[in-house]
Amino acid sequence: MTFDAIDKKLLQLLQNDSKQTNKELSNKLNLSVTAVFERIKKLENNGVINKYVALVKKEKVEKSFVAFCHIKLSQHIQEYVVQFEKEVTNLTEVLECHHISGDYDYLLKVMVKDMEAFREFMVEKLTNINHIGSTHSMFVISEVKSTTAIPI
Amino acid sequence: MTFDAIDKKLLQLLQNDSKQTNKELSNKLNLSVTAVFERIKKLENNGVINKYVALVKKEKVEKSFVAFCHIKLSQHIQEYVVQFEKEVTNLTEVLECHHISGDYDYLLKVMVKDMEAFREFMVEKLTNINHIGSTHSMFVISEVKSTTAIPI
DNA sequence: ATTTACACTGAAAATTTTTCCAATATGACC
DNA sequence: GGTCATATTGGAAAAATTTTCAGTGTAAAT
Repeated sequence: MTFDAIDKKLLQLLQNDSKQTNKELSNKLNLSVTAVFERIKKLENNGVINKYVALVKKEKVEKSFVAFCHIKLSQHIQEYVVQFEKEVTNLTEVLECHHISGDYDYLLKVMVKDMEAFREFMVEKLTNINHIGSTHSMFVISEVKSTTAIPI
Repeated sequence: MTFDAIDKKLLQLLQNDSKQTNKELSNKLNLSVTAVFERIKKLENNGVINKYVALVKKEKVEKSFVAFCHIKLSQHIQEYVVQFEKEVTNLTEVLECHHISGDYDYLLKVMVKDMEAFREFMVEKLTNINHIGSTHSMFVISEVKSTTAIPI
């Protein structure tokens, strides 16, 4: 699909606050409520807007400890790759898993309660997955910026 | 605040789909609509739920290229740190910036159109920030998993 | 036993979303 | 430039949802 300037503005607004009413949005966009409604439906139907979610503050739910884990597979056999990706996806502590270029194969974002919980995660879950060659972990000291809003 | 099992379930549901009506939620939780409403309000007022957002599919808005950039500062003077963090926060291409342990000081998640746009971002924006010592970039080959839902 | 605090329910009120229709704009084609 | 087909818009009505409210039940504290 194709976007005009209003669609872009609308996406920016919804990426920052999806609980705004169509009336509020119509004011900000100088449109009628129906026009806003139709534009949003179009963005949803075309898959531009993927889903609507509530973002939870990790400190409030005892998941303040964030780590990034580099992972190298022992061998790059397709069967191993598929199995690793499947198993890592099933771990709820792993919020993100990216297959990346460079010295390691994967970069994971892991969220747990504290260092102790992380140790447990590594020992009992992550390194239990087959075919992992080596890992290297980096711990988040402070979160400088974190947004889900894609620049549009 | 303190959570019971219903609050946890509610947070899980809202982290995956915040557009569900309270009636739908009330069915899944075996509660009245009002009870759901009040629990959600409590979670919002206590800052557990931070915000509600629309998640946009990056492929649909021509931002398919994702990179992680390691950054080392030239010196760790507080003034440099503060200035770097402020300037990097202002870059819309940078969705995340984490101060991390390890060989580098920061890990950035960057989202742009393609490799060409990334080159431009590096040359014209990122390395224009003062006090950067060195950088090391990793490119995302494929996204194995990506969620905003914190395990609760 | 009484009070207090808190979460719950169901119904009513307020607001928002969604539908519907007519009017207007837009773009392709002649 | 004019005409057709298509898409977008605005306003009003209908449908659905959110929000408020009053009353009930439960558990802890006095």
